[in-house]
Amino acid sequence: MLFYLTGKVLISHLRMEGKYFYYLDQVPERKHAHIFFQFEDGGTLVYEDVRKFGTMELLAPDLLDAYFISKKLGPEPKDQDFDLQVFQAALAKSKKPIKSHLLDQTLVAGLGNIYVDEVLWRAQVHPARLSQTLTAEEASAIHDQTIAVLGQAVEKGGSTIRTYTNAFGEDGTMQDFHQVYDRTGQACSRCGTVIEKFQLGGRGTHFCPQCQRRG
DNA sequence: CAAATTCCCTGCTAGC
DNA sequence: TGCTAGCAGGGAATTT
Repeated sequence: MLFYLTGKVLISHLRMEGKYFYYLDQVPERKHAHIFFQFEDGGTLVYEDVRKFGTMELLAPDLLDAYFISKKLGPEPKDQDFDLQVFQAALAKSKKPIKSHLLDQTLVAGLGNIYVDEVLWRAQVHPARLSQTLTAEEASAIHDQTIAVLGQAVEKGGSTIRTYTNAFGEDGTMQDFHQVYDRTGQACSRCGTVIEKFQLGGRGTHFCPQCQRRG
């Protein structure tokens, strides 16, 4: 989230549980309120973050482009930005497990641990498959499902797993559409096989051992 | 150089 | 009942 201030830009990354609330007048006492922006008209914008994982950076506007370049942030998960050829070429050069590679934000922006598991289930690709071993068809499926899953997640207002809400305090509903995340021990909706979970790159990883073969 | 691992923070849950 | 250990997650820092 970018705030264009007078002479500076404030970059605020909410991570999983950062939230902003705006109060016209009285600001309620809240345990996890950390940052208060007071406006001249009496309103207050409050940043809350239960686990203090969010980050904020203040920099000069002319450094903004360089900032994003240094992060090596990939394209937006949209058809017009996320180029399949570029994606396939990058995968062909990498020995990383596909899940770890999708999570690092360089191929495409926006995939976190929940949605990467959902994308790989939909594309029927095992999370530990090495990037360079994927077929053109598999890469294409991952590309298409990334756009589909993130598009749907935005439409549903995100996934409320713990405390996530939007700025109006409303829960998202994307969790109702999860096929593998947090469904360990339950039947795969496609084939009935029991969903399993293991650690990959330090992340809990959910998958269907029948639909997503190691190959 | 690329890939793997560690760490940050707090709240919740499982196990004793 | 109350305690602790383990887990969750994005990404920077550190190690392999």
